Amino acid sequence: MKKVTRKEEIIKTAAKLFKEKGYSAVTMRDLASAMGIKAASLYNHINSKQDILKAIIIEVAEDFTHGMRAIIASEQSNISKLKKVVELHVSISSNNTNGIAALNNDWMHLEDQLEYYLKLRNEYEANFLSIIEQGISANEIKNSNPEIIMFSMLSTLRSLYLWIPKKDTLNSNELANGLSEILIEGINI
Amino acid sequence: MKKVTRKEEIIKTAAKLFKEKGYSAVTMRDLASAMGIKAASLYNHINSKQDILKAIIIEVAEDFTHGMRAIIASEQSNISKLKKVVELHVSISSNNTNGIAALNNDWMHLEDQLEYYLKLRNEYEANFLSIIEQGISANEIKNSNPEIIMFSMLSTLRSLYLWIPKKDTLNSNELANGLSEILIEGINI
DNA sequence: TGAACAAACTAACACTTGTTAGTTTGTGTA
DNA sequence: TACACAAACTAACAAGTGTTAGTTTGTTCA
Repeated sequence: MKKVTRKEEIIKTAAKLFKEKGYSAVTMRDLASAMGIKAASLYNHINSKQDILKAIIIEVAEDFTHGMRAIIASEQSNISKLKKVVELHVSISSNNTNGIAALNNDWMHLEDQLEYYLKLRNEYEANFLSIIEQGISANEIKNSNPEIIMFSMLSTLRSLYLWIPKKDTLNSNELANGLSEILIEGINI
Repeated sequence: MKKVTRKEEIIKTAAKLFKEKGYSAVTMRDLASAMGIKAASLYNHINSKQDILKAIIIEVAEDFTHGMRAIIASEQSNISKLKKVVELHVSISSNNTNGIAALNNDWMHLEDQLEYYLKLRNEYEANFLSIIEQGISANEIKNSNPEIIMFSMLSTLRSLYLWIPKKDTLNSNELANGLSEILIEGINI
């Protein structure tokens, strides 16, 4: 019985516009127009344009952080953990493609919260890398450069937001399984 | 004995700024300041801000198009062609990380040239996909969803511009080989 | 020496930007 | 009926935007 507030509607609309044109190219008048109101009226609900960006990005960043912490804390093989990471990205990306677009493309326009965002991102990447390194030590993963492995997987996962909206025929499970297979087992016969 | 013109210096500087903050967030006064001159002076060399973006993006897009056409026209296995595509991305990305950032993130701000850019991009992706599909038909590539395969590879390759500047210790050959191995053979033992 | 030219400058323009202040409108509740 | 409140409005602001016009400066070379 969640009531969607006007503020949440504005933030959601903003995320959509930010995905299309980027934060800097979207004006408060653009946003107001998409809401069917005047720009000044937005300020009855939000404090500033900055605050909208902050709300969008920090929420997604914290989702990733909490998901990753749970995976790190769990007891399972490192390959299984990587599959869970794929599922985490597919899940968050499916529910919030617009928010992830802002996180990927407009994080540098965070002002007050930039430092906090970078802290979360660094922690996330360090955890990701540690799973790969432990997988190599445990002979679960091929002894390639772990940073190339992480870069390759993370690039794919971070781009899901671009691709999911075009392929709504595929459900999340199929996508997560297909991706895991390709990322882990490769494509050759 | 190539003479670097003032116009080329401006475009190169602009590409660097666009990578850091995005096209819309960079003002002509920012650009002028980075060049050590006044904003109005820029217009002795360039026609408009738009023209700078166009010059940056179209050059890179045509590089990719020509490289892909050569690969498509060549006689070799489809797996070899995919390795050539990886090399193409590593090569272009190494030489022009800033230009690729603009292509990836600011293509939607192309105005006159937007249609042309999209035509090149669609052709590129269609060619990429056809290599994968032919590889599957020829039993060189595992029979997974070809679009997931392309998405996964292309996401990684398009993100190289973010990663190459951080890893200048790795040379291009090592990077291309490492990437090809991971993308094609996967990471499991 | 003087013409040609590249490349900078100052000053200004019309417009757009995010934001504030104060006011009006409609709806549900005491 | 009267009040509170959410949510819209009009009007305006100071600062910043891309760009133009006209001018100055210094170097090259016939």
